[in-house]
Amino acid sequence: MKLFNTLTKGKDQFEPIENNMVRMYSCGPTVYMYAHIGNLRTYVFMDILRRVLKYNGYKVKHVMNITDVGHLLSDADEGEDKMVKSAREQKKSPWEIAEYFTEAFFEDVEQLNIEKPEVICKATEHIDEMLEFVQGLVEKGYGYEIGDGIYYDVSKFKEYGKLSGISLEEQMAGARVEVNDEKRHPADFALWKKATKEHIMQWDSPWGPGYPGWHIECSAMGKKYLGYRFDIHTGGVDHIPIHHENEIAQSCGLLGAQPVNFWVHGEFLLVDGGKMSKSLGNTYTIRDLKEKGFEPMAYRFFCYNAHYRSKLNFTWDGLKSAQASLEKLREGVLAHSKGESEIGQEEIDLLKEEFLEAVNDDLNIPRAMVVVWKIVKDPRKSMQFRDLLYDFDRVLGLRLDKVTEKKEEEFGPEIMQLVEQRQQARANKDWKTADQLRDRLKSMGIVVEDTPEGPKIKREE
RNA sequence: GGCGCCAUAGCCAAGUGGUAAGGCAGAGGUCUGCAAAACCUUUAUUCCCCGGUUCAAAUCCGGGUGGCGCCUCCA
Repeated sequence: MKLFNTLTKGKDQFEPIENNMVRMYSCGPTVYMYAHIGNLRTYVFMDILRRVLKYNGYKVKHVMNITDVGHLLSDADEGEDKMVKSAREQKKSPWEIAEYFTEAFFEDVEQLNIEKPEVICKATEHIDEMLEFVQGLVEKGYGYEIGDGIYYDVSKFKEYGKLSGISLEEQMAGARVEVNDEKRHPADFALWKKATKEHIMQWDSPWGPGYPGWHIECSAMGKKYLGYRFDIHTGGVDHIPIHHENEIAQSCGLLGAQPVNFWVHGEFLLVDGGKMSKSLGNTYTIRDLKEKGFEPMAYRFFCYNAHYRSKLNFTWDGLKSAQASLEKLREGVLAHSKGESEIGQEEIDLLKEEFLEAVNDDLNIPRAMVVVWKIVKDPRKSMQFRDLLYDFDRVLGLRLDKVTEKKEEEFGPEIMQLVEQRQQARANKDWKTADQLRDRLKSMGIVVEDTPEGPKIKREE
């Protein structure tokens, strides 16, 4: 399969380091808020990647961190810890905040049918590994101590900026006024911060009580669970310029080599053509979607509208269209389940090949969906087609195998009586009364559709 | 100010040199008392504009215009 590698800026042929095993790391959530649909787009992308790897027969060892400490509000090593801020606002301890939102995150993940990575690791449970990493960097001369913490000396790392393609000099041009003049270089970043007494989350270290910098957790946990060099590292595009650049710097500093073969990044979700922001009130969550009557799965399907490296514009109309498509797709699966046509194996193989080619071309899901629709809309209804769709669903994760016929709902005698009366009126060709009764049922939220087998009653959606 | 991405039908979009996928919405039809559902058919002589390269360009190059993102926490 081919995968776009941010490091080489091209679609490279993917081969794991260790024959059949893919070791992959994904930057996980900072659990101080509910995940919004932009965050979740990235996790859907991450999930597609692991599913495609497995579809290709690889075994996957996938690690995702839960950031429950350490990210500050500003890149200038200033400002408040996000966890602490959220905790104060909600009058809870940072630990309670982390626990609550971690749980909420995995609820979202479950509803979107995102597979859980094999290893889920919390930053707060890996402080020792991080300290060890920082100490190693200090010993090798990449880390230095100043008043408020231990910093990474970017000028010691010649390749700094390779991933984002920005040189330190260029970054300097747009750099803002430097607040910490103890730092050797403005781009130097904190590996470990010294804590004031008031700081709630703090741990002992060789430099006194403190807490980890924002980038060290991924380096330390990646190394612990995946080794010195692993295959894939994923995240959102926003991580390219600082977070992943710093991870590379840290790992290269300590281990002397690039830690990762493939850096793969998911593009942003836009809302109404622009950036999501709290001030615009458009950082929607899965809860918001459900409140408006959409299934979480419709959002997953919505993500298939665009390639993962393209910006995707979220609108409510777009989600509505996705929900409608998803329902049609399920209808198609059901229709094939009842089919008796025989399809030649050769044709099945060709379709499968077409699908595989699309997903193996840098996870081109929009193109893969063309094959899906071709099968769904085939007038020859066949169990073989259904099974093929089930097979594709190993990648798509739409839970197509859970699709069942909507159960004939039981309705109360009052409703059944109205339906009966309407049938009577229709038999008498009293269309006016029949339509009035249908309207009355509709006002009660009941939809009646006439079929050759009699009236079909269902609740309005 | 610096860096970068994008521009394809009403909407979401695939396609990166060989003559415009797919989804949603719309239109027409079959069916129906009507409707709904389902099914069938249909919807871009053209890919923001202007030049250039080529036998051939939505695709490559140059120049515009417009939109967006990053450079500050962010998926």
